[in-house]
Amino acid sequence: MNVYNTLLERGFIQQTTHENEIKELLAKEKVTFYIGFDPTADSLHVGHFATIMAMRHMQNAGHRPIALVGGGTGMVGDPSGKTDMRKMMTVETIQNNIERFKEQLSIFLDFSDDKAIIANNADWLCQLNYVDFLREIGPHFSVNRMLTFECYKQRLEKGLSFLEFNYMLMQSYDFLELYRRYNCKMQLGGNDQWSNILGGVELVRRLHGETSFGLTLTLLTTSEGKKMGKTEKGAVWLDPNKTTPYEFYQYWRNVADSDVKKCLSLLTFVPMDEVNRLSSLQDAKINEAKEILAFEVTKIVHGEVEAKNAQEAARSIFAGGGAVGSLPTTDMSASEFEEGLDIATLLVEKLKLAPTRSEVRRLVSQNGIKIDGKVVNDINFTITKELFDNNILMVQKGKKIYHQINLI
RNA sequence: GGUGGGGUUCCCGAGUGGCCAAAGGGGGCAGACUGUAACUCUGUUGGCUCAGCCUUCGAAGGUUCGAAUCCUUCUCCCACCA
Repeated sequence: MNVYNTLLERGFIQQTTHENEIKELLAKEKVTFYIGFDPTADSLHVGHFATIMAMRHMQNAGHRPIALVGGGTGMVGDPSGKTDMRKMMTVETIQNNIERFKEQLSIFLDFSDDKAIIANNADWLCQLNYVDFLREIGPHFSVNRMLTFECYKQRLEKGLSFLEFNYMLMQSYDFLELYRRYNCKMQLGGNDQWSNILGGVELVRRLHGETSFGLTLTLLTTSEGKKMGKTEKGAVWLDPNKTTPYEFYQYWRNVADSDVKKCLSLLTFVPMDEVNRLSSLQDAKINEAKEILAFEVTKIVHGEVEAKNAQEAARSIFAGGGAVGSLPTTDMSASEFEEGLDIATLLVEKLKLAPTRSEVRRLVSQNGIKIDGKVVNDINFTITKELFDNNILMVQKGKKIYHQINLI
């Protein structure tokens, strides 16, 4: 099957510059395409993951992805769809983030034998000469038109700096550069990137008289239109040190019923027949689908072993059994409990399940803390060695957050 | 550069001398309900040695018995004009 149809069937495709031509192109030749990732944090998150899956599908079909990290564009910051001006990042932060991105991308794409390319737009953007750049690129962009773009709407009300206004030209220049260097003919990106992508397509056409192509991907949003992958701790990260495989698994295990189909389609390789079957399950049965979703996504991101561990841990806890598998765990020495450790100190200092002692106070007064399944309703509650069963103690905050203490 | 308007607790936003740790909403957290869902409802949401005390309303000073609220200086932002 043409990879275009695969992407279409799974719901990846949002907008295209030339639908039929793209389909034909993908059927007849090996296409080099790119997606950009700006180093805004020290890890990729699940929003990036959806676009990485699109790259995977393309690569599996024999096309060649370029993962472009935005060492240059990250210095400016993309204003598209943003309400407020972003804080500028230091050069060191950007550099560090780029390294993390590169590591993570190499997990998901096959970079052997030139099957994929990793590039950094700092390599060309950072040494551009201002006047030369203006003379080559500037004439091809109409300020009048740019101001009408949807992606700047909010910003025109709140304010848009000249720094950020240049972002579109930089991203367009990227496409031009990749076209020149690697004969890159296509750019993919999140749907919020539509105008930036069009800018590049237009630029290549004007300067080389060649048609290049753009395609935007569905953003990972909930059925209510909110961005997915946000939790109390911020984003759901792909870095296991920032979001543990267990937390990652649980995130998907808990998606809303209405989001199951979208997630299975975009984030796993489960065949569409099966996706349709699973997502049509009703009532409590849809939990089966969520379990598969959680397992499959975790498997791709963290590997099969971690996925299994997370699944077992989740099952044993929510089925009411004891704890096995890989729950968040802290090792503590017996001596720390010699004189008894009060609940607030334990939660705040040792387990970091609560930010302050006042928070613990609130949790306790609202029956939010359990030790080995028993509600703690005294703020002066003290944990001693005697409470441990087989040197294990299970601390629970709320209904879903479990933390195991191992006595060593 | 000129003129005008602003900076309030995670966010938005009320508050113009004591009743203000500061309305209301959003978001978060906890509880009830449930399917580890959604919806809904309830409670809670600065810190602490918690019937009390301490630190917050851009920053620093000042007036006052008492200041987020008044005065002075500084600083940052926004709009219109250039």
